[in-house]
Amino acid sequence: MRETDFVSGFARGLKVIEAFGETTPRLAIADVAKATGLDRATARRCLLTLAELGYADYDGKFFVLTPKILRLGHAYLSATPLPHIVQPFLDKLAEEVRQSASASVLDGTEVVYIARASQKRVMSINLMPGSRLPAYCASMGRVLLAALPENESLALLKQSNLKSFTPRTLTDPVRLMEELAHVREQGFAVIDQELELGLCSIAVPLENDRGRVVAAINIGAPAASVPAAEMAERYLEPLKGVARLLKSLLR
Amino acid sequence: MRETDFVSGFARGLKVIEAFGETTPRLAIADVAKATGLDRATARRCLLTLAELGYADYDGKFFVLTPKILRLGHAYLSATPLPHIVQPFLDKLAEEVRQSASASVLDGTEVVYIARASQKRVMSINLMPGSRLPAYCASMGRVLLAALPENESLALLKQSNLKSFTPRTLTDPVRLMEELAHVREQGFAVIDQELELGLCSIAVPLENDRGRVVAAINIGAPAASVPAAEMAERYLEPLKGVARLLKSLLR
DNA sequence: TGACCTTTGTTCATATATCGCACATATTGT
DNA sequence: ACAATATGTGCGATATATGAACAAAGGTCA
Repeated sequence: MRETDFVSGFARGLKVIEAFGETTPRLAIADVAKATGLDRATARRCLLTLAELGYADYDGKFFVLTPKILRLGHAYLSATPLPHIVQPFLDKLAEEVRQSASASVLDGTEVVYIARASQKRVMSINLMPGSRLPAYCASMGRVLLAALPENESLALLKQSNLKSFTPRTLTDPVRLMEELAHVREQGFAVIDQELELGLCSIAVPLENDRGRVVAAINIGAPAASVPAAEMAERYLEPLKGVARLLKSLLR
Repeated sequence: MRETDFVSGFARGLKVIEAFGETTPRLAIADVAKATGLDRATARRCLLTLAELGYADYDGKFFVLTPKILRLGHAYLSATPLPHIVQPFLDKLAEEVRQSASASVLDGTEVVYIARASQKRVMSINLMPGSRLPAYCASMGRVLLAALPENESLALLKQSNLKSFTPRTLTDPVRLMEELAHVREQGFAVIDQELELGLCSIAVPLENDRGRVVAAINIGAPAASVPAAEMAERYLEPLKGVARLLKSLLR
């Protein structure tokens, strides 16, 4: 790609949108400039553009994103076949095992939920399509990382901010790589309260018709009702069953 | 705002993202140019920029959005307090009445789901945060339109593509305005299979602490198990109860 | 209170990058 | 093989980014 095939004004604008986050819903111009590394004048122009187009509100001091911004992400969720294909299978699965079932793909060091059938909320975190979790300590993340060539998964682990969410969280890259090898071997991953105390989950990869791993599905359950040791014997077959059914439907 | 406070490259790029939709997941350069009205060269530069940044994949012919694009919408969902505040109330409500409960806001002529607690799927459409429905024939849409000044709601109806989803769909603007007056009067809206045969729903507005309507919540139920006439007597009080509790929490 | 300092927002001139056109090339379908 | 359609590229005209200078708001302390 040539230098001139890149619209930096567009790239800067996208950076500005991403500056808004969980902890920073209301941003002044200077905040955005700091968060994005853009010049204050440039940040201001991007923000005013967002406001002009109705993607943000501006009260003269702070900018706030409007729901119109959801059109952008929705373009993916509605346009991509995967979420639509997977959803009914998750619904059936969730009802069958009476636990939440989800599907996700990898985006950098994070898993991104693309579909979900929630039975009953067991996590303090509220997950929905578009939600993100660090891959290294999520069951679907382990499965997706395990599907990558070793050098790539190692690179992603190194990029990750490996912190302990609970006393059980694995954070040593070496131990994590061993665990990924184990996951690859056995074809599924179990997480025992590494992300949140009281929550266990089990995930399997979803392969497309050519055998490439394109996503992962999981079942989450309260540790109190389903000890980690029982996750596999209860849920592995239902998960594998869905993966088998989906294999021919995905490309 | 001055002319120079607008970054048209950014605006063009956003248009390109929105060109991807339900029926058009894979777009070639010329498709995007046609859909957006942009010059081919410009569309190409925007698309290559998206690909370069990892928001899209390019196989040399077609562009497809990647899950990274969800970061943009997620910036809103995670940054805006409303979805987080409302979610637990929806969960409780859905469990209590054993039906799906949702919350939405208005974006132009559409309602946008910002939170949802699904009990069991009764609709053929799969709704999730970010999903959109035409306001004129959705219960939350009626409530949100009714909360606007008459000239604004009329303007939105005129902008809407008023089509019949089912034989029961109201499409006459005059009848719709009468219905909105009725909804405003009684403080809730009931939809009886106007969007999809077999689906009824009832919605109430969510006011903030200053009395401004900031969103709507609804309960959807299969017409077979809950006739439209019974929607109000069964679900109006639970919905009103949630609205009352939330009033002091919203601003 | 008021003088001073700091932070934030806005404006401007100019160097730089992007747009859109026209043309060249490649791909597709018949 | 040809027409039709789609994609790639060079260039002048136009739009945008930059960084410094200015203005305004907010905070601090005597």
